[in-house]
Amino acid sequence: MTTARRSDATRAAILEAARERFASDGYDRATIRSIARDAGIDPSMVMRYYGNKEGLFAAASEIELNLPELGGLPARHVGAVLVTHFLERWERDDVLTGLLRVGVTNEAGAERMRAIFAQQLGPVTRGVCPDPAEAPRRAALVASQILGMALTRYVLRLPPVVEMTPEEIVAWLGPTVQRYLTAEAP
Amino acid sequence: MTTARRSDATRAAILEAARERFASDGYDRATIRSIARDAGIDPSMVMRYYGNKEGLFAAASEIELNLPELGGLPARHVGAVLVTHFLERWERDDVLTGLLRVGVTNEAGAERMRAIFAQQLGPVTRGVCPDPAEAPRRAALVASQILGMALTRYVLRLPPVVEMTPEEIVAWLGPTVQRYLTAEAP
DNA sequence: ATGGAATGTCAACGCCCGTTGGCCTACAGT
DNA sequence: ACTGTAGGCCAACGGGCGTTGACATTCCAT
Repeated sequence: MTTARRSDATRAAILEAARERFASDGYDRATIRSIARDAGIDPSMVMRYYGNKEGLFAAASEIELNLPELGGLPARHVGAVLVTHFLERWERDDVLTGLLRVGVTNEAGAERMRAIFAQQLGPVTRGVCPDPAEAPRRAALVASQILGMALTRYVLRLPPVVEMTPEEIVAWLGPTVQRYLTAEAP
Repeated sequence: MTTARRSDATRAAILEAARERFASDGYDRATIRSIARDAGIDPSMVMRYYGNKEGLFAAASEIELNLPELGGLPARHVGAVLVTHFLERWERDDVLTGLLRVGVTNEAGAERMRAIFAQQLGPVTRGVCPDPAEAPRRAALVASQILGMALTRYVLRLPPVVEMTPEEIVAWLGPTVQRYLTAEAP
């Protein structure tokens, strides 16, 4: 294991400031200078520890969705469970919002987003959909609805979406996700 | 009426170049200089005709969704019709993709997006959903799925979504939109 | 034909960016 | 106690940006 470094606190401060700035400003407007200011250090420290701006973003956008195992629960609940989980994940911190913002304007961000959904959402769907060969497609359909909700609620802030309670969102979106996962292919 | 100006061709060239750049690069990376280069004129002409970068974006993002009237057709087809229409609209040109890109990183873009969906999608839903008072919420749910599809297909380019044919997308998303519009509130 | 407005070019401005390299400072291993 | 090294700051660089104002050209109404 790697031993603790004296600079660990600084590294963490940079990473936290970076996540917030990327989330609220997007890749271009989140400047290294502003991130350094938030972290209370010099911009050159960012370069020293993360190489360059792309490296910083790569480090700041490492994400674990921590999706639940869907295998053990009644098949007709997986939609609601999945929507609930994503909603909580999105409300807890703004890393995912940041990733969404950056994924839209930056190819590295888009690639990161593709990887996360392929590696973390894909496997979970494999166990619950009728034909495993169709798992990627069904996961992508789920992603389209989940990300659309995140986009309209946390980024574009369409008023009717913002005003809905989490319970209402689960009630509306749960059956949709459910159908994308388990229904016969149309 | 305003008479034709000698500079109309230049104005149009600027607008077309701006739409393409905003669509492919987003607001920040779409520079006035690159737009002027594409249009074959000097950057200062952009300032003369559109005031500043924000004015140029406002002019470049005027959009007519041209949504069909849903009142006249069988209630159980409105979902498929709506999805088909949006899909065609999105494939025809990249103005909507551009608006989506800009709406994510730029507050003016987000406001434009909110206005378009409120003014153009809202009224259409009013005629087909059970309780007119719920029309905005149902329109927003529809927007969440439609925009999520656009996001994953045209911006993030999730491979399984890109590979789907328009017919397959309509078959999967049509019932979802249908339910958001016409089903009983859960 | 001519004066003036419309159209367009050119060079420059001030600003902020990512990034670099040099220089102090303070700690840790010996 | 001494020294090497990691941590940190500072000043500067080259470059691209949005924007501006002075100047040249073209066209049209008179």
